[in-house]
Amino acid sequence: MLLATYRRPVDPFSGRLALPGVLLLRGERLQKAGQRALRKIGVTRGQVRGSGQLVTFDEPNRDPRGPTLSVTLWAVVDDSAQARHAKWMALDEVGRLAFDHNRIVERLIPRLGGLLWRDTDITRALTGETFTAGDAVALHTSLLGEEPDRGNLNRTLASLPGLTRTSQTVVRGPGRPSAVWSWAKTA
Amino acid sequence: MLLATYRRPVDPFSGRLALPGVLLLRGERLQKAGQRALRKIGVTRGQVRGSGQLVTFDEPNRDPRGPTLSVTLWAVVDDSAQARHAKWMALDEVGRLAFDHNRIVERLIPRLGGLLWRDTDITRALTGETFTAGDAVALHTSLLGEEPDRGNLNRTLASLPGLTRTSQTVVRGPGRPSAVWSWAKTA
DNA sequence: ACAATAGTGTCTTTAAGACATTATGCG
DNA sequence: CGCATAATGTCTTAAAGACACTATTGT
Repeated sequence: MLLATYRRPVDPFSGRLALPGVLLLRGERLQKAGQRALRKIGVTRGQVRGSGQLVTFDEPNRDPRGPTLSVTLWAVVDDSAQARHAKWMALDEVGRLAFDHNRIVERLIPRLGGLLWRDTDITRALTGETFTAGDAVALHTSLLGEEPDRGNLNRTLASLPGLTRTSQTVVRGPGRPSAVWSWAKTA
Repeated sequence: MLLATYRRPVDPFSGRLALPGVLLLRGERLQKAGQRALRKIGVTRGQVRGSGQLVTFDEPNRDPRGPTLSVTLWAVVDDSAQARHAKWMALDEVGRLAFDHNRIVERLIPRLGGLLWRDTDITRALTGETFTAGDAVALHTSLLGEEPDRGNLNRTLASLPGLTRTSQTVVRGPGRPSAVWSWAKTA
C-alpha cells in the first residue's frame, strides 16, 4: 500500500512534502472538500474506491498562519491514479511531513489495520480487484506491523464473501508461485 | 445509562431540548470547549470519568444561523453530577432534539456499545464504582439493543481485570437478589 | 405454591494462533 | 541438489452463544 503526498508549492512549508489538503469553503461539504484535495494530486472522483473520516485535530500551533482545526479524511484510490502529481511512498519510507501530518498518518494506519480483512469494502479497496497471496502478506505487514502466518491468512481470505481463488499463479523470483485471488464482479 | 440534555434558553431552537454544546473560541482546544459545554449543565472537570471524540458533522443546514461544523465529543460523568441543570433521560425516551442532535445520539450509541465490557476505562465509567448484575443487564440492553444472556454476562464480568464480585446482594422486588460488583480502588 | 428474577454449569461453534509438513519454483 | 517462498493440514486455545438447571426472593 502506498501513501500519497505532494510537494507544497507555497508557504507555509513551501517545498516540503505534505498530505493533500484544502481549506474548507463556507458551506462546503467535507466530502466535496476531500474531492478538491484529491484533485490537487490528479485523482478524480471515479477513482475513489473507499473513503472515511478519521479524527479532527485541534492542536492550535499546527499551522503557523493561526489556529485551525483539521478534519482528516482518508480515501483509497485506483492504481491507475498513481502516475500523476503525487509522490507515492511506502508507509515505512515516510519522512518528515509538513504541519502535523505525520501524526495524522500515525492515526490512520491502525484504523485501516483494524478494518483489513474485516470490512469487505475497505479490504477490497486496499487489495484491488485481483492480488496475490504475497500482496496480501505485504499489505497485512505494512498495516499491522508484523508478518501474518500465511496459512492462517489463506484461511481468512477463503472465508471472505465475494473473494475467490483463481487457478492462476504468479511467479516473482525464487520460491513457489503465489496464488491469485480475485473479487467477484459487482452487480 | 442516562443522557444529559438541557433546555435551550435562546434562539435558535429556544425552549427545545438539546445536547450541551458551545461555539469553539479562536485557538481554543476541543477538550476545553467540551469542558465549557459540560459546565453549562453543572458538571465540573473532576466529575468526568471518561471521554472521547466522535465524528465531525458537516450538514450545512444543521444550524439556521449558517453553515457550521460540529465536532462531537462525549463524556461519562459521575452520578453525583446528576442533580443539576441537565435533564437526564434514558436512551429510549429521547424525543426530538434541537439541531441535528438526534443524529449525533444515533452515532454515539453503537460507539459506546462497541466499547462496553471491552475497554476497561469506559466500562468503569459507564457502570460506576459499584453496580448490580441487574444494572449491567440494563446497561447492556440500552447500548446494544438486546438483552444479554445473564450467565454469559456474568462470565464476562468475572473476567474483567479490576472488577470483583462482593459478598453483598441487593433486593429490588420479587426474584433472587442481585449480586453486587465492585471495581478495585485506583492506585 | 408460584411467579419473577438471578446464578451455575455444560455443550457447541467460531475465530485465532502456532506450527509441522508438503509443494513448487529458482539457481 | 539446496534454497526460497507458498500452500495444506492439524492441534490448541480463547471467546461467544445457547440453554438447561438450580437458587432466592416476594406474594
